[in-house]
Amino acid sequence: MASKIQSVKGTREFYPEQMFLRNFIYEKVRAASQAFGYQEWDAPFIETIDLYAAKSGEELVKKQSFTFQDRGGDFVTLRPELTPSLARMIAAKQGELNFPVRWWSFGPFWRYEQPQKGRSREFFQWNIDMLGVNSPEADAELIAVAATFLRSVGLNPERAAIYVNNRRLMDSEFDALGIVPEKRLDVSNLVDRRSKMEPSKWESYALELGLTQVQVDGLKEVLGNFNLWKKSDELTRLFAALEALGVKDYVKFDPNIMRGLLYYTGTVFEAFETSGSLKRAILGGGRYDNLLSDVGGQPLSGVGFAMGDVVAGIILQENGLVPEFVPTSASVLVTVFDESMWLKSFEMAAQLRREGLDAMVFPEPAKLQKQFKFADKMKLKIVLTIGPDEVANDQVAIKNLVSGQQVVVERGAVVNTIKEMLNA
RNA sequence: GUGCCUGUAGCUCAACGGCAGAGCGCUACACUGUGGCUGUAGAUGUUGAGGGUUCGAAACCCUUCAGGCACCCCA
Repeated sequence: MASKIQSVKGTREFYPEQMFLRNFIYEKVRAASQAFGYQEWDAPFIETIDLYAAKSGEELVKKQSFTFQDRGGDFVTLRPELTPSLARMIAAKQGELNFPVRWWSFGPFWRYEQPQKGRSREFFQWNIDMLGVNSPEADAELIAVAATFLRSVGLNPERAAIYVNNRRLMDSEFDALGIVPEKRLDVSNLVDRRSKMEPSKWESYALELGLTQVQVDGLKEVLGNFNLWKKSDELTRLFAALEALGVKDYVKFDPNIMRGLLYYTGTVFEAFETSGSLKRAILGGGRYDNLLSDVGGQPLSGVGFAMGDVVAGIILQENGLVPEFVPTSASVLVTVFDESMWLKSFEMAAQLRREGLDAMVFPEPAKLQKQFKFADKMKLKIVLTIGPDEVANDQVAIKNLVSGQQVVVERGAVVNTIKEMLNA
């Protein structure tokens, strides 16, 4: 129902079940990052708008950022991306960092966009970068990190693929077609749109942009040539490294992968789910040069990628790859028989916790039926009952909700009995 | 920022301009010391919000909010 005060459009509310999914993604992200030795880091969530004005696209800064004046009159921006902050932080300690720097981060970002499937105004993003090495082998490592993540969540190569291209290769192909550098942005845009448009419409659009028919035909030939990578030394080395890293089954060359022109200068890549119910990339990245030129650092090359939690989460759910939701860490519920037994139950629960068992006590002496029902819905495995009969004999009734069996044991044997049931 | 579609019970959805309903879930009881399964009974509600047309609006019109699809963009 509509509440009086709604959440801000495009923001996310994480009920425990959604939080479980977010944490699942976070854990897999961390595992993949750490498997390659990357260090976790983070940057401020709010930055001055100037940080983005320098390097980010105009669209991003002017139209799609959450920017407002703080109480002192300065313009601040909720971070729409992490790379500018990375550049500043690297530049600030460029002389003392131990290169190559391998850093990863997972945190919130905001972009003022039209919310729709796979896209919200508030999202979490995994960023991972290697800085200070410029080689196809370093590019291969980042692609291997991405592949490791995909594999770890169960998206095997039949379900997901990483498509790779190279900016320098495409530039030389564009040169060969006589496409002048000033037209590159348009042509890059054109390539991005090809999969979304009817072939005939795409072609007339290309002609509208000022390409000649010969150039359009040449472009189509380039974009249809999946052996083009053999002309690129960088890609040849990249694929050799990917094979050695054991992830080549995930990777395909695709000359249609361009990505926005903002940072990328060499290898670029994007991962998609192959069934394609969502046409959005799961993750994307590539090699960039001159990362630090606008924040006062020495030239530095890097490679990295980013993955949003929204698309990744949808794809995991649609593929049935999210583990069953576990509502609580507790495996034991201690019921409260009646008011006179209340503190006995508290003492029992405290003892369980001292012995390393997560335990809940029902917060009031309700009917046992209600307490058991609560335990069942919360997927608790064990329910303890301490009633007058048990107290009289210094015993505790232990019911295993999975098997339905109940046993009554001496108080001193409770912890071991529970542990046996949980390990069975 | 643009275009199209949608909004009804907690959830999924019905209802020709004429009494707002079903399934699931929920509550109670069968079962006053025990969940699931079953049976019986019961309660669902500002039809997203605001205004208009009409004897009469969930339905038609306008505004607005939210969601979806596409454009734009994807840093």
